[in-house]
Amino acid sequence: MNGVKKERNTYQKTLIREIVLNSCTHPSADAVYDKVKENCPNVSKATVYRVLNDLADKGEIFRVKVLDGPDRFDKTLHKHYHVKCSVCGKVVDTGYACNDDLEKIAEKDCKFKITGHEIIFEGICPDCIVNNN
Amino acid sequence: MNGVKKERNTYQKTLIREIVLNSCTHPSADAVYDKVKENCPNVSKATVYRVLNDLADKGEIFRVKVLDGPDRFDKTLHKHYHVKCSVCGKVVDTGYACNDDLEKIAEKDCKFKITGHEIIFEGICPDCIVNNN
DNA sequence: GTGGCTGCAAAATGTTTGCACGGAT
DNA sequence: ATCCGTGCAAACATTTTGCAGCCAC
Repeated sequence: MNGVKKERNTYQKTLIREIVLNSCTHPSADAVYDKVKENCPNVSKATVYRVLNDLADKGEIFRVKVLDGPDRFDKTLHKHYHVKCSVCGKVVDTGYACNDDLEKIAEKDCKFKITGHEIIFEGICPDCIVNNN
Repeated sequence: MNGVKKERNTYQKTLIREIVLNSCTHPSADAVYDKVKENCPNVSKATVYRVLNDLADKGEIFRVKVLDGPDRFDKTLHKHYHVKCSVCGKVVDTGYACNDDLEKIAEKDCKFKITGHEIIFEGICPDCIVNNN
């Protein structure tokens, strides 16, 4: 009647939330899907995408966009930047806290009203350096 | 015999190169495709992608990856950053010259060997501000 | 004439959507 | 009994690839 949908707590939704919140990595939707299947073999990938999108929209989890490959999902709440390993594709946090001054610098000579920014670093992770890949 | 392929100059290749090099915008492969069709109605999108990739690999043009939507292609040679309009999707250069110090900062607390970075700004372009979109 | 380049279609990749049914409330 | 969320398949968007024929050299 009032147009507000009442959300339901399903097993799938609970599983997906827990998997992301207990993850130290930044899993892709596909990686989450594989984990959900361990406890709920009939899940559909569509459900994983739908739930991840809902959680990200509500701000419970954070969507990390990388330039190549699928989006990742992250439990970390504060804004920070990521490095992607160009060998194995792993995505990891950097020690660089978000710097909003960059937006002021970028606005010079550019008539946009800048509302946000993202930095994606590329590199080689410790494992891949050791393995000489 | 020597394994080096001799490149051929086709009409399609010439058109595609000229379109990107004469473009002030940062056209997507699809936008280039539409322009090529004006002079060569039978082109295949596959050809456009193949030629754009070849040109980017050879360094004649530059591939601009944005977080949402298709890659753009750019004639500018020196490294710089881009803003994407969140309303109309337009991609434009910022007045921010490339800052490689960011990579040193990011390496703190992160054991990656950092080899590159990209910044993508998001904002609203002058046209969309005026149109109050 | 050779073989690199093309056009076409199909595949690959990542994600969204339409729909009927089943389950949480 | 509602009606939201699910599973399935199909659609979608972007890009790549296999292949037979064509055309620049």
